[in-house]
Amino acid sequence: MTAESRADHRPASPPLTERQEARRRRILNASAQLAARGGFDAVQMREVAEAAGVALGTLYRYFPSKIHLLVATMQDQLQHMHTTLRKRPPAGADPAQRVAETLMRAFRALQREPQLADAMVRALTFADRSVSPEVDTVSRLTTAIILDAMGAEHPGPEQLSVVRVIEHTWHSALITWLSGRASIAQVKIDIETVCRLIDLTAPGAGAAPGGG
Amino acid sequence: MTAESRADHRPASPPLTERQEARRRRILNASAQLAARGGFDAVQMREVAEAAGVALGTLYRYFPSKIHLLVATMQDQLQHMHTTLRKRPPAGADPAQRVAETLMRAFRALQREPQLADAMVRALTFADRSVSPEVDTVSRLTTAIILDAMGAEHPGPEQLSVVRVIEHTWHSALITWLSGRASIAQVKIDIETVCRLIDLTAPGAGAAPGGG
DNA sequence: CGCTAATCTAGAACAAGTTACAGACTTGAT
DNA sequence: ATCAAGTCTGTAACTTGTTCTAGATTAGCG
Repeated sequence: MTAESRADHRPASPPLTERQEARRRRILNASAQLAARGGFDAVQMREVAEAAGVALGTLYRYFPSKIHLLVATMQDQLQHMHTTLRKRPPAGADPAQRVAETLMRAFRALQREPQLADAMVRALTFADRSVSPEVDTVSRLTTAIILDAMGAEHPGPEQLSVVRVIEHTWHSALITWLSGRASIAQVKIDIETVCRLIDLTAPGAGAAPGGG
Repeated sequence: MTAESRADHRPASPPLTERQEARRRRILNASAQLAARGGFDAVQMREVAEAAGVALGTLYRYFPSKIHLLVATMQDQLQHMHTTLRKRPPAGADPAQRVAETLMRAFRALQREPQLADAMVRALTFADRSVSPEVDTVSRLTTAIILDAMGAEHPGPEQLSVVRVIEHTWHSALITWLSGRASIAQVKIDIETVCRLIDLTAPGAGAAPGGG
């Protein structure tokens, strides 16, 4: 049983030197900046490399594909958002309200950089098995954000299912909005609709909060 | 009910000649076949063209991009599935059960050709604005299938929201399964979970007919 | 049949993701 | 300081989606 480390984005292989960490940061920043300008298509590996001041081969050493790069960018942004959200938690009375409020807040943040959101979400849903670990990390981050908003410290299996469904709705609604097939109002309705599921699994209804 | 009278994918410009219709069919078949073999990556435009016995330029005249082609392929398959489902409607007592059963049936159909499913779903979620009309057609088809299963002929806005959320869950759950991040059991749970929303919005008066 | 416009074919060319490689630079150990 | 191993750079090549072009074929029409 290998003692898996806790917050594990990197496979823990070599502890990056300072200059390497800096390179990584430059690459992620360049990626986010290009994405914010022109979306998925504008994130061209040659341009990212140039903007970050590294050689193309180096870029590929750090991120083995464009998808990996953009998913890592999303990880980065999500972490940022999670921190921000924790500073000002949602104020709603019941969990469903708080989750809906949180997601809509996140949604408005994405609205400010729709092209960046487009690039990240497209990469996320286009990712194949080779990116599973990274996508999974993003998923766990999202789950953490939702559970935070619910105030569920020890979620039961039912609650986890509900959270998964909320995540599904969140991602898919985002996609339909990004591709211009749904309005913001509609996304809001969908989010609020799915959040009603939370009330169905209020503690006591099916999952006893004891133990664990 | 004529199958083609209602299906408005093409901008209706020129009514295709017989040979053109045949070409289109050959292309779609080639696409589905290649996709079934090796998924999204195996659908290479040159290969599709060759397998369909048309020139590359012709392929692009019929389908302006690989994404368009695969979304059209999905349309095709969905239509087929819709027909099949109508022949043997789900038998559940209440709408939620019937929808869950229908979706799981569709899911098992996709399971039989996971690579094809991968190609189609990846294309669908990767599609950008230029493919909106086609993606919308697929979305309407899915909606029709779900409404059929619900038995809702005149759905209210609430019901439509619920159906949208179910669709979101369906697509996103499919993706997580296809990329190996969720098991079939988990997908089933998610589908059943989201279908509980249906009971919350029983059509105006009361619960499902035949109550029990 | 012969004409014209549209369509189709074959193939080259271009764009961007990805890979490969030779040589310069860092890093760490001695 | 020196050496070995690993990393980074610059650049070319390869792959596959997409576009373009010139000539052959087809469809509709007199």
